[in-house]
Amino acid sequence: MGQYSLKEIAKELGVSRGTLDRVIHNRGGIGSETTDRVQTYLQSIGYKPNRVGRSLARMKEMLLYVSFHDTKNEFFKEIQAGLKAAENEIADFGFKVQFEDVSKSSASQIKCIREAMRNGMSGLALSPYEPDAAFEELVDEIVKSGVPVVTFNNDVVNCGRMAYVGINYYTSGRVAGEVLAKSVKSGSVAILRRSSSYFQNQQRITGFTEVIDSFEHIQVAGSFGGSADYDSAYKNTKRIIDTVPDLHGLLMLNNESDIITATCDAVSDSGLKPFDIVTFDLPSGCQREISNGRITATVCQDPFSQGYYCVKILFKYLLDECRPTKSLYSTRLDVIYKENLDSYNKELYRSFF
Amino acid sequence: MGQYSLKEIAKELGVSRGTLDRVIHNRGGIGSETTDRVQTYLQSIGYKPNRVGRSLARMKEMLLYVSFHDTKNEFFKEIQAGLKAAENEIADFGFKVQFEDVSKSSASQIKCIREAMRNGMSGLALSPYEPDAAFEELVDEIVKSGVPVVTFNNDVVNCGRMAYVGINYYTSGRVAGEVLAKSVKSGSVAILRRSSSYFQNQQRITGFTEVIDSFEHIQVAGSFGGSADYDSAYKNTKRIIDTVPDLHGLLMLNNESDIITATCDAVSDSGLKPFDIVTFDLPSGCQREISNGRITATVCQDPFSQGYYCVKILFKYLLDECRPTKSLYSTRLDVIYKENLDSYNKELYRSFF
DNA sequence: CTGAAAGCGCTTACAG
DNA sequence: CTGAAAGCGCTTACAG
Repeated sequence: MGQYSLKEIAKELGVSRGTLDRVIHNRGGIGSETTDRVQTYLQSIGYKPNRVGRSLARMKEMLLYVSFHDTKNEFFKEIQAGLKAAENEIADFGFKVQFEDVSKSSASQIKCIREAMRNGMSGLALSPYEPDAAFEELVDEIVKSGVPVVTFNNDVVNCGRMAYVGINYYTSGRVAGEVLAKSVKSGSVAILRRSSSYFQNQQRITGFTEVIDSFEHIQVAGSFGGSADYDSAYKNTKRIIDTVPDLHGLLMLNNESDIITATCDAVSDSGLKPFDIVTFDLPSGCQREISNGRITATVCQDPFSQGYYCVKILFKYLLDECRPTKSLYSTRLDVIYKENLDSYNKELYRSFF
Repeated sequence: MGQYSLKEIAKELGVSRGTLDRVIHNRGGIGSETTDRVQTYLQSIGYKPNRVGRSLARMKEMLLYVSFHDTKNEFFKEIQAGLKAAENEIADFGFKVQFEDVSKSSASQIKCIREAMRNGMSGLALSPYEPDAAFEELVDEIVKSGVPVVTFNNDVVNCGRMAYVGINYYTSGRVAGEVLAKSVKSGSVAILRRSSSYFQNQQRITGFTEVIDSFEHIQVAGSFGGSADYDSAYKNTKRIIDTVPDLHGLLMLNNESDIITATCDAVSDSGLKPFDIVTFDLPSGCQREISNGRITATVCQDPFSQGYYCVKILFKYLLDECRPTKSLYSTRLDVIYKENLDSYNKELYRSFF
């Protein structure tokens, strides 16, 4: 199968397979001379351990613990699909993926992670509620205990996490800017903020505004406070339309179903045409309005890959003892219109793998 | 690890593991009573074979043969990356992926495939030069001999191939139409055909035209013959610009580097503004002009997944004995602009997996 | 029609 | 510091 097996190598070198194993994994307790001889030989033949043999022999079950906040969010379903796909792939190697619905606060999330540590986890995939100092400390503590940590969707920067899988929010704002600038013939565009304002949203607004400013035919009329329910969102949008002259486009940072419907309704009712709305991500509300033609396009961040690759990175590290070559793994920024929407819904992994 | 092992089940049922193996794989030669008893029990406990054990025990190396024409094409590099990624994943299970650079004719491609058959292949991934009757017959013959066939990028419809992985070319034309319609404020757009006209291109043109026709602010001025080199492409484009009144957009079906440069040069030199060009796929010429801002966007067909998933489907069938649930697997139709170009170049699999 | 044994490539105790 | 044996979950001849 694979090139050389330990059995063959052991025979060739006149040592036991146990010795080879100890050298390969730096388990210590082997004379420096033997160690050298073995290492040199392994190098020279380019020995690659067979993962199948390795995982069959290793009796220990590996638990990867995934901590994400706000798991009822539709967005998480996609991440979960990625996690599941990865788990499927690695289950035969003795790996399990477990995630917990963590309520909305840094403190409760940290509590759950500590609990998981106590129960014994082999790796942690983390999307922090808020990437503050408390998380930095926690991650460093976990890493120090020998457990690898990968962040996804939302990074924790100043700590020993092995890698981050997710997008650059500033860039996603830029993409949205380009899409809207391409669609709006002339006039002004407005930004609808979220009610709560995360750092991520601020980055998106910055990127978006920079790009719009680089075009001459349109300008940003300003950014407007978010709304929490249908009625206030409808009124809010109406008011913006009445206030801002020559308005032909909208960037929506809030993509909750109600808010999207309200905003689209208000725009429709105003009779303003042409009018382009660009959103982020792809919850069902977005999909519906893209199909309707009331939303022009959405900028999606490939959540599937965020779930999939954070698990795969941990897996590769734990099974192959191989660290990722980069610490930042950017997922795709997909621009989804009416005509290519379907091609995203039909993505391969959902149906078979 | 996995729930139940054959060892445990054999003990429980009072039969040997060999018998279990024979029942599980329908190898025959087991009494109907025993067969029933075993099957019922396996069902009741939801037995799932462990792939790791299976592939370690199976001594036979599995060879997946990939047949693609025009493998020097840049597009193939991406497909190849997908093939390699899949091979990496399945190598430990005893699978090899081999592909051959087949020269440009149906006959020579078929000859190579027959050669591979004789040498013994476990599965075939095929992108036919031209999906004609000769390929239909060949595929049926191969399938009849017990070797599964998956088509990718270019389908062979009337035959026993297990699945097709690739895009619907008509839909990709529609996506290009939507993108161009969104970008061009008003006036007409033209189609630049390829010199040789494949069925795929015709489908793209149909989809594109349908979408453009559905918008009122623009119309298709016509489709113009392809050019083979820089000079003729430059002149050709110049001529179109001079001939077609109010031209503000171009759909390019030919994405060879020279042709792209020539066309963009001609448009730049004409001073026409605003002007939008939309292309297909993402060869380096396209990337460069998207970065330049001379090409607005390209519609890409996710070639990586085409390579990756056609191998994975064969693998899953051969190892898990599990047929795909669908026969058509559509890959994504990505719309790539300047701002999200980078996010496609940085895709995860290239750097680590 | 069915069983017992050997083996795939590794790791894990145990022994010395 | 090193070796020999057992075992992970399967499949493959071989034997009867």
